[in-house]
Amino acid sequence: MSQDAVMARGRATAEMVAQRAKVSRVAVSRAFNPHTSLKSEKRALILRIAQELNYTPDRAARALVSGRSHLVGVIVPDVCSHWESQEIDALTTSLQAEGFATLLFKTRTDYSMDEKLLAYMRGFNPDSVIAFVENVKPTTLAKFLDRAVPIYVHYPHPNASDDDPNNGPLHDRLNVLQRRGIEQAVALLQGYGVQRIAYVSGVARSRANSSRERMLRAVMAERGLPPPIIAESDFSYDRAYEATVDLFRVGEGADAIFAANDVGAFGVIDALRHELGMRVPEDVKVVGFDDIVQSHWKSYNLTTVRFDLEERVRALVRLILRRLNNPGAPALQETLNTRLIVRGTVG
Amino acid sequence: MSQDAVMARGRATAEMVAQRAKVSRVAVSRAFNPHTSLKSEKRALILRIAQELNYTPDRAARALVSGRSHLVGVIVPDVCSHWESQEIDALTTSLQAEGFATLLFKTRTDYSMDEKLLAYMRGFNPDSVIAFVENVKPTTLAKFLDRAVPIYVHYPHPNASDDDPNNGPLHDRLNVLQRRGIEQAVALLQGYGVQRIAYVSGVARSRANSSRERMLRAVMAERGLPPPIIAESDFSYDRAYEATVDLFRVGEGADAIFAANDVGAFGVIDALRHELGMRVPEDVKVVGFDDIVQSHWKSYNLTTVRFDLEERVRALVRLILRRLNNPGAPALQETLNTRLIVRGTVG
DNA sequence: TTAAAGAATGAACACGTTTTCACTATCCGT
DNA sequence: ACGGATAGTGAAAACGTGTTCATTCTTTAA
Repeated sequence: MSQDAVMARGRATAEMVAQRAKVSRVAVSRAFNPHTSLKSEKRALILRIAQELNYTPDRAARALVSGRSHLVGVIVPDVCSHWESQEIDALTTSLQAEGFATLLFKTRTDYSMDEKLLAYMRGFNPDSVIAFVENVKPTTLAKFLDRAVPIYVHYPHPNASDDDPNNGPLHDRLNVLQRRGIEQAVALLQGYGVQRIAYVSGVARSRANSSRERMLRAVMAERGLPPPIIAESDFSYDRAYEATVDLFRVGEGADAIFAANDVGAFGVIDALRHELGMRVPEDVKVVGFDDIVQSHWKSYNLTTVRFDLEERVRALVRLILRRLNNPGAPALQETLNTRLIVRGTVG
Repeated sequence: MSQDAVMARGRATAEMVAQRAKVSRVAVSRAFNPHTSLKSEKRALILRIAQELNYTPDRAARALVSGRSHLVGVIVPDVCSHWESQEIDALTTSLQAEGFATLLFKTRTDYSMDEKLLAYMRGFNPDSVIAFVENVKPTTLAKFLDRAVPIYVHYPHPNASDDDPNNGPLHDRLNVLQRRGIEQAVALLQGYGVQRIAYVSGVARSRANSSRERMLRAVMAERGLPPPIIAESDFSYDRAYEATVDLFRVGEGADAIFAANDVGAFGVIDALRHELGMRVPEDVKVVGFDDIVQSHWKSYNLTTVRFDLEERVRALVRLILRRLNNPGAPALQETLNTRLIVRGTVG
């Protein structure tokens, strides 16, 4: 006859727990927030009853008053790109461990900024945002992120000395040092007497792509090699495949091919073997970027510049947490290095 | 001197917009909710001022009173599995178009239910939940989902007639009819005179795996073939690779291999070609499940049973929306068929 | 034993919305 | 011109939590 109050709206509230435990509602709130003073027996009792009633604090209500949603927005152009999906996987794991949840959004595939999406996302009030977006002015971005502080992925210029302690960065940033991995790769290729190196690019406008091309160019020049032949692509398997076919059918060909990412390198390899009838690595050597999980698969067994994903994600999460815990701190930074993973596509 | 009120907490509120537009705060709320009565000029004015102030309704506050968070929780064991990542991609796109956001969580890789994670997720109050979790009793699941209604992915039993209009299902469900695709595949193999067929399995406990194995067994029996040789695996490339090597080194081998999913089929192919020195399809024929994007890559060029992902996701989203708009409706269902995509690994 | 310090506690407020309700202005058909 | 319906409006209540503040209880130091 007496409808249990728990059923009122489908969920137990702090009030119901308090009633059952014969304490105030505030005590229930405190029981769930570790750094508050509450008699330990009372806390235990409340937590036990909460479990009985299957109670969990409502995060929407909590966010409303505390200003912390514990949501991290992630904006990706394409979830199923191998690299992105692996990044999202690692990110979700790390964030979950810290009590945050990943809020996923999809944007245009050209890495341009989508103002409408940002406005939409803003409504969910994420504490922080990780956006795979390029060529956005800090002021434009800041307009859409009120509390959140942007983190830039920074690729130092080839000629810049890596440590410049005089003046810190203007924004929080993650420095990715690509020199080491690329130097190791070029040195390896030179050891095999390679002369003509081609670069199958990523999306032209993206900084990840242009910084790689620039660094490759610089390293090759330092080692006395002619500039790379550029074959335009967009990080995808299909475009890399076509670009490679064109490179040999229309263009001048090459002894070795750098791809802007591993998936692109797969397209390069398949075009060489299955369309052009060439052998890898005997006729043409191939090097990729990223070292995604698929790169060790036997059909490709790719030699590639590792851009350690787990380490990258850990660094990102560190940056986010430090900034969240100390909003006023001066600009933070983390640094990530690269190195060559030698497998079977050079040799 | 007069600090703009907008800066108070970093975000504009409905109150500020109302003040500036010289209307009540309620009018602002109405301006953002289409199905409310508000003079159209007033609505236009409010929306214009809202844009000026960069105002968006706070979804946490909205969720608190309306009981709709517009969040859909997605629980996955592994984001970077190809199939899952493609499903998440399509899901995010569909949900975004309907005004929902994807809340991503990672669980254990054995497809078992993680009560702690469910309790954690519950705090975010998702309107619906899509969980890649198996072997959970409805009552157990319901305990953790107050408003949300679970959707079951249902694989009809081989001997069940597909349409049984007498009694509807007990829960909302998505019926996946695997018979057609599997029959087409087995027929194709029989046409090439194949005798011994092996099945490289997925995670043993998962329904996706056991239903495929059961259906394959039934179809083969109907067609007068001996039961398949079972090689145990777990949907992963590496385990499928090992299982295939064992099948030929330790076991009796096979003329054709069914893999429980495409990624597994890649492992099978690579083991055959690069470890066992056999030719595909000349020596051994291979068939996969899913038809993920990578299956058309030239190194694999896989013949596979398509389990249309985009269609599947559209059906899922339809189910979610229908249930959300009509909580009291009797159990809903959608149906999805499969078909064989013929490429180069059978022939 | 006493004063001071600290821990434990609950009432009231704050967060930013939507919803309900009562009220007024406007429209329609006779 | 009149009654009744309908669109438009704002005050107040509700949603479920964290935080502030004043009060009471307990411990510590002399």
